Amino acid sequence: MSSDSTAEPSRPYHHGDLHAALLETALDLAREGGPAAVSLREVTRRVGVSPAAAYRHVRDREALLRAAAREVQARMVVPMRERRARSDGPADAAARALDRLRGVGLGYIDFALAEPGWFATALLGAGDPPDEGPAHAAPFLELLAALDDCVETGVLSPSRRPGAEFSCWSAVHGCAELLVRGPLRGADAETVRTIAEKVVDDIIAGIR
Amino acid sequence: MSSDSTAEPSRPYHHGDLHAALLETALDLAREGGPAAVSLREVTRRVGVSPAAAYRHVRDREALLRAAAREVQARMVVPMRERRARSDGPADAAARALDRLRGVGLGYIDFALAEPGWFATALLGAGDPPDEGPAHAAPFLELLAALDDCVETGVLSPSRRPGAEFSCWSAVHGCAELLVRGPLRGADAETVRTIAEKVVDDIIAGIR
DNA sequence: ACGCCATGTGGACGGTGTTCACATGAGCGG
DNA sequence: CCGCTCATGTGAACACCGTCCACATGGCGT
Repeated sequence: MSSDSTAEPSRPYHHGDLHAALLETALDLAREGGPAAVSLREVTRRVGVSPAAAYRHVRDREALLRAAAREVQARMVVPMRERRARSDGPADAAARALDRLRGVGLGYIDFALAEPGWFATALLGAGDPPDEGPAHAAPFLELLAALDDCVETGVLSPSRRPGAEFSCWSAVHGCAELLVRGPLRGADAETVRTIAEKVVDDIIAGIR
Repeated sequence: MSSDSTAEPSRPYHHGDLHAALLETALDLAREGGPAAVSLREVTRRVGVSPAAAYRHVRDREALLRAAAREVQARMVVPMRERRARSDGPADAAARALDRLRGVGLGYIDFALAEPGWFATALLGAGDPPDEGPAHAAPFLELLAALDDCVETGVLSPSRRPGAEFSCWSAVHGCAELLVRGPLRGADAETVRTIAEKVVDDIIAGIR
């Protein structure tokens, strides 16, 4: 009788940490179905709590979505770093910096392809309120670091550094959207790979 | 007074062309408020007809949105062509081709900035069903033509032509999203202009 | 032990998309 | 000119959504 949804025998009358549970469930829903699939009612239903309970921990559906977006952004950099760790780097520092920049771009696109629902959610991260600074989403920081690395190793001239992050982010993000929701959605894997690599290589060539 | 579109005292018992009226109203709503603001009930309310009436002319809300998206795409190229017509082009053919390519990119971004609601709607254009070919949205065609022009005038090597459209579209579309919904939303006009021009110039440099 | 107050509940309101049986009238065949 | 037909529009209904309210509950500090 007392068996509840989360399989805990002693039902937490006051559910230990509802905020975390809501966020996690929102992430589950967003993963398959994107932000549109995240309804406060469905989230609370899955957690096993009344819809109104959510409002003790979250201002609105929008706020929950923004929190999920920030979490997705954080998770987005994980594969990027794994890729960098895996990369066999015996080459010189310059080549490594370039490869790192390439890896950030391809990692971004790969994430979008592997997790389209999450990717669509990630953009809602920056809230209109003075949430946080300008743009310190995790993937963006990764890009900044890779670009700075390029400058340090002489791959990128310091005079061409300013604004390069916007060009790179634009190309890579635009490519991801093109492949995930745009006219190229559903293309075969090989085509996708070819295009992704070309876009990344083209923009890197362009900013140098 | 008598012949009109919407405000005729003699109420059209069967409303001459509901489909067109729905589409136009959907465009109005999308213009301010984006796709989320397009509700079938509000559309029908504004047209002065019952909600169910819409279903005689449109499969779903989704279908109406897709129709609106296609219309927006068509309207998007108008400013692009005006810009090209305005451009004083005494320079040689090569410089003109390059300027045309630049104009397509900047026109795309300008449209996104001038009509963010419509821009957000435009992406829903390609339906999952084999709606139409791969990607013949009007702005994309404009880009293809500009690129071909570059090849013809020798600005772009034919060997570098394949796939260039994807790189360009990615950079420009990504930039538009960056400026409209992304972390740079709300930046001052000068910054916006600087970034837009840099992104366009960088990607053009990259594909050459 | 008691009471405060954060937390969770049930119900309500107004909004949405969508479908149904039904009404209406425009245009056509006779 | 009449009457039938069928596309078009209606009203009500269903299921869902976000959100707020007055109220219940019980964990925890005093």
